[in-house]
Amino acid sequence: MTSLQRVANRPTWLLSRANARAQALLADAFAAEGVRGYHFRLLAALDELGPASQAELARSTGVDRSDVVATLDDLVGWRLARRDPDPVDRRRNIVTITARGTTRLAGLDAVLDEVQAAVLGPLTAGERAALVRILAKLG
Amino acid sequence: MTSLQRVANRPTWLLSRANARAQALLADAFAAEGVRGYHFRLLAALDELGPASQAELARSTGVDRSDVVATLDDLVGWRLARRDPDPVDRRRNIVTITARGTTRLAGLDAVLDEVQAAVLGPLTAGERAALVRILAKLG
DNA sequence: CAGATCTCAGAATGACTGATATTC
DNA sequence: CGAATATCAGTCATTCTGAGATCT
Repeated sequence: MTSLQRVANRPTWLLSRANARAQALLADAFAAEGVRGYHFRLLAALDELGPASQAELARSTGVDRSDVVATLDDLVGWRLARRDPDPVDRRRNIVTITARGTTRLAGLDAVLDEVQAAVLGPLTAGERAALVRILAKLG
Repeated sequence: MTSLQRVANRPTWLLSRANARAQALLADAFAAEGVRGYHFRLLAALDELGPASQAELARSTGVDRSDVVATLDDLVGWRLARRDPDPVDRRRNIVTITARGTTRLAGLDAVLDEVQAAVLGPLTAGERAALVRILAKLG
């Protein structure tokens, strides 16, 4: 992106460049699978949390309530999730991952791991551990 | 954004979260100054490279040629840069940072340093150095 | 009534594409 | 002629806002 001293030497720039590369690789890998990040995040949330309302999904994934709707439209259309009215609270939909969805998630998980390995390729095991530890400290 | 195991434990996610925080702080700090990242990047490039054509600016900053035009419209309007036709190649504009532009750049530079310090606050000096070294290796 | 939920329509942003006129 | 430059118009994906209808 930039080779300017003033910009390129700063930690925040290095961070943004490394992140941009990783995200680009990830987006491409997901696109090759026909999905985007939101699809993965919602599937992962459904797998971890079990059946959940859309509002819960929005809160736990950070995906906007509005985008949860559209993303779920896709997932349901692909039979990776189901959307059923909650019998006890009729404001809610209960969203459930399907068996197909679980399988798909496992595949996407593997894709993510490959990207991860590719991104971290240049680092030693010690550097990877240090990076994770330091980044976690920033969060 | 997310507290899910499957997502939150991955290095690329930590990277993207750390980056998102840093970028948000930076965008806010720049916004408080009435500018955006593009303005800073072009000013920094003009300061480092000296007078340059818009195409050169696009290449050296990674800002799209199309966005260079609009960003320069701002900078010129604010009298932070000048745009003069190149007498020897009439396709080009020669863009030059003004004295005001240099002063402004110094101010924005300080803002960036503050954000940097805030972002890296939780880290020891050794961790900062390690982070920079490791991120540079990823680039 | 206040508050939560789902949905839709649209806006803001950053990054990019295509086309055009001009000049080398 | 092919190539580079500056400009404009418009697209695209991501994220977010506002408002509505429904329900607790």
